[in-house]
Amino acid sequence: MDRTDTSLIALRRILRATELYGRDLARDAGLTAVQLRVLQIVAEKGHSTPTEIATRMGVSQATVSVLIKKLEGFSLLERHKSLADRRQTDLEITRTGRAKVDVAPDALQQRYVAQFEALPDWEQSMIVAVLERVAGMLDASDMPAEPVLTTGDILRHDQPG
Amino acid sequence: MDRTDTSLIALRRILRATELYGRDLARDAGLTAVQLRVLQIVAEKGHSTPTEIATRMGVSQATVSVLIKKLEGFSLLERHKSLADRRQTDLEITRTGRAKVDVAPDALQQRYVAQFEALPDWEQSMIVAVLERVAGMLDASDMPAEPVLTTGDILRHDQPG
DNA sequence: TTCTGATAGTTCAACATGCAAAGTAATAAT
DNA sequence: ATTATTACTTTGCATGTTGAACTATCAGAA
Repeated sequence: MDRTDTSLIALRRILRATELYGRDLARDAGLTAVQLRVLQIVAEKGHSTPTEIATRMGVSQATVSVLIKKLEGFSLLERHKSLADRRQTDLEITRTGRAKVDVAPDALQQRYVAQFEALPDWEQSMIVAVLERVAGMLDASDMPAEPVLTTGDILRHDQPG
Repeated sequence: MDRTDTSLIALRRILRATELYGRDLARDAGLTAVQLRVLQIVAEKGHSTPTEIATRMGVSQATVSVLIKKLEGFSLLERHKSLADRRQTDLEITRTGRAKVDVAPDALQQRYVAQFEALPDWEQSMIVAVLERVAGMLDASDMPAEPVLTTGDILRHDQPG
């Protein structure tokens, strides 16, 4: 097997592991992966808008609208009319929503961070260089990098809400 | 920004670019991303089974069964009883199905392969080593501490002797 | 002011995805 | 022969996704 195949397989393992593990984490929180992702985006800054979420997730506004409705029904988010521009809906995460996000941290964070930080210095540097190289190869369009969630305590409460 | 954040951002760029671009490619072929993925798996060897597809994709057999039915309806796949074990269904890709896969190649393939193969030998080796390392960090549930990479691994990878 | 066009968001119909549970059929084990 | 296991399908139900149609708001032009 040549190196091209080997690297493709490794990439697919990364994609698959992240997807499957993300599903598990969401289920632990009593949410679906997509719902949790919406909540995480709002949680980053504590507030957001449907348009921002749609852009970040790569889905339509219509889709986001439905998801938000659901999360609002769970009392994890609140909708308010924006004062600056009354067309906009300002989304705010609730205390309950914040708790969910803390309980079900980002899949990559949970699996990756601890291991990465345990690596020797030179290896961390190498990984960063390669990942950025590969990311550049894949996302031709220069998109703004997503901000990183701040890592809180990683706790596991296997309790649906 | 520290290296942990940098590497997480790069990883997310990889995940996002692959997902969004995969959706676009599938739509160009008149299929959904999931349907195309099934077709690609069958196309690899020209045939497959529902169980293999379910395992590879990380979904249940029931889900695969529905997808296959759909693809069969489009005349992209054919179902045959396996002769060796009549419980098994042997899936064969049709000429039409093969054409679809050729037109809408794998998202990673299309964006990644040409660029990867243009890289110098040492950089290809480095990428392979890092991607496998990261994949191992993400997809191993038991995590039996694979030996840490050494420069020797990189240099010796894919070399004679 | 009023008109026009653009923007932000929602709703609805229709279809896709995903799974558990129940069922069929064939094989393996005893 | 009987039982258990394996491979797969079907069905019912919840969720995800979008385009199209709609409301509301804003921004600019006449």
